[in-house]
Amino acid sequence: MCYSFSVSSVIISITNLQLLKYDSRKDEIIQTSAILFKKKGFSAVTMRDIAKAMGIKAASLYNHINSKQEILSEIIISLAEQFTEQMKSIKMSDESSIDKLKQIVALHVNITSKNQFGMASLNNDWMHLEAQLPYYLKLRKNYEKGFRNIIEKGIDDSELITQNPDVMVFSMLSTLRSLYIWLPKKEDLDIKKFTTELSLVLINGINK
Amino acid sequence: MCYSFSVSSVIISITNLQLLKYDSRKDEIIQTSAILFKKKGFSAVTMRDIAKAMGIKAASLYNHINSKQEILSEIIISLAEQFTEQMKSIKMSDESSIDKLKQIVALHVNITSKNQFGMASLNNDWMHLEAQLPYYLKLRKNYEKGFRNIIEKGIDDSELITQNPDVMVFSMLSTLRSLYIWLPKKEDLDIKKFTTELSLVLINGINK
DNA sequence: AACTAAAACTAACAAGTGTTAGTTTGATTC
DNA sequence: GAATCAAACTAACACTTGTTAGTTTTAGTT
Repeated sequence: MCYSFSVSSVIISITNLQLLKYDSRKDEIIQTSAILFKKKGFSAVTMRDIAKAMGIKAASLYNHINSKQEILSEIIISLAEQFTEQMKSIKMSDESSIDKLKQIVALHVNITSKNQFGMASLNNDWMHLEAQLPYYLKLRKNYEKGFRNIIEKGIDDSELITQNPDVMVFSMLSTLRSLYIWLPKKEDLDIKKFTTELSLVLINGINK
Repeated sequence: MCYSFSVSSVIISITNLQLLKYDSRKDEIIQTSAILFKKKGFSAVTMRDIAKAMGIKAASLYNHINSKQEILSEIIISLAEQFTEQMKSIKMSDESSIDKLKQIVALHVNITSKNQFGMASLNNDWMHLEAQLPYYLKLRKNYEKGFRNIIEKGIDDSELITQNPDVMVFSMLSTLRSLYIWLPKKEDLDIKKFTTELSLVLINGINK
């Protein structure tokens, strides 16, 4: 009696562990795919690669997803929507432009530290989205516009130097977009400390 | 007599025009491929795509190149070697650390403005190099080390702020590596002016 | 013990992949 | 005008691609 109960509870706990790591089998496919997409890019990864990484056959994937495209869309669009949503609340906050920029830095560090693989797809494989491509481009354009508006207001308010805002957006945003390459290289990274250091370098430069 | 001469000279001048744009048919394949690689990535571009863009059949490409891999290698390695070579002469120069950093900015702007397509492959498709991959990684590691040394010397000499050099290298280098995305968007760009503006933002920041 | 539903499987498809072999073309040279 | 040679061509190869159809296994519920 006691023995049978014990075995049953082990099985339940394994199931729970899996559910701690993945919401569903579909989610597991998406996260596994993201790891492979980062390593080789979307086009170079085959459905058989993804299946092998999960210990199943390629055809079995289609019990959970409808196409390879769909995997990519799920990865990219959910991230893009997170950025859009949080940019909205940063825009609406009544802080200084510099503090808003610091919040944007924190936003990128946070999302990237939690989604290092997905961020690679967002940066490198968005052009393979097909049906969802126009929607993605809309979100991206809006995000960049929000960024640009904050910089322009900072210039108007004499918080920032009078310089070409395009160059400033470009410089900051390309650093933030590259975080997915650098964050994983630093083990035991103190996220809070890193965010502060990066904000300092991006806003005040490196000149003494 | 005069007519026949005229026709002949037209043919010669067309040939010369082609030789002005491309060193050889092989070079034309490489440059055409780079354009396609930038748009879709190495893996998503087929030999038939490349051939179609040149108005020939895929099999004809093999009169000039040995493999798809070779095209990628030619694009990436020649650029990586340009960076390596010029980094060497910047390192050896006896300027201040800040002036060396300005020279690095100019180096990236110059090479990228002349090779916007190839730079996309250098950034995104290096992992598909195979045989040449170890050599490429060696060049890249060396380049980053050179960059880091300049920053560290700048900190030691109190030219630069006392901050984590990793963060400073990361921030500058990821902006410079993203130039291939931004430079083509700006038509009629004054390269010299842009280099100055970018150096200012990267070194002195955007804070007033 | 029988039933159910999720999720694995095998087998196969049509289309596309890089590449090779052998042939034809078309301009230049002797 | 014949010979030459680079560079195009056609046809095909062996293999890989994403995906579908139909079947079996597995685990939980009645």
